[in-house]
Amino acid sequence: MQRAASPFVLPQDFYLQPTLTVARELLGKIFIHISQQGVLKGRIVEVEAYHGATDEASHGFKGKTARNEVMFRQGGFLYVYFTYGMHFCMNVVTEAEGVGAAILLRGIEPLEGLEVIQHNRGANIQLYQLTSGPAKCCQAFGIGRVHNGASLFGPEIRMEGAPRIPDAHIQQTTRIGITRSRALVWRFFEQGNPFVSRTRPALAE
DNA sequence: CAGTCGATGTACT
DNA sequence: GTACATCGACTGG
Repeated sequence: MQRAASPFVLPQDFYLQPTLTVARELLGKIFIHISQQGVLKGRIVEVEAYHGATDEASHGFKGKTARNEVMFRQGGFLYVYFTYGMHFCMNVVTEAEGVGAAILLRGIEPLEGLEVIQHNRGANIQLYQLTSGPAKCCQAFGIGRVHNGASLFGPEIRMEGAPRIPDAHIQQTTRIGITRSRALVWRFFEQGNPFVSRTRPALAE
């Protein structure tokens, strides 16, 4: 017996596609954390691609290390790293084993578990500030060091399919907060969504 | 509004 | 030492 119209978990093949393709197609998909606090769901609205082979800004550019080991696995894992002494950022690993590519989740529109998300982010915060940025997303969804290397098909973390966002609603720009490989136009977001971290010119110089 | 800057831990030179 | 895929508070116009 087939489950009735239940949303489907994205299959591993999805993550084995070229990283820029996955980044584009990840917009609109549903990120799920089945946490101790409850089920947290959100719709991905902003991402950035990082690709070890050609991208100096990628953690994987200089090869595999203890920190970035997860990036070099086959697609379908969560790569979580700690930065600036106080923040976590989460990525979706893409492509084949050994490539070293991932997609940073920068903006997630909350869909379920809003009370928990509000609690995780602290009191008296504007709605749009809950998840409009990579470290905000991790704090809101309770993602930290223990989730580095988690499977995206596991009991705790999953990604569900959703209707494709039309090209006309998607913007592509240079990435935020990096110094190397600044020219690469590898940031994707849903136009006009309040949970996008900030606005930028569509074409930088 | 825009620009600047401090917090604070870790990876890597 | 230095840089860092950030955030939020603060400054000045």
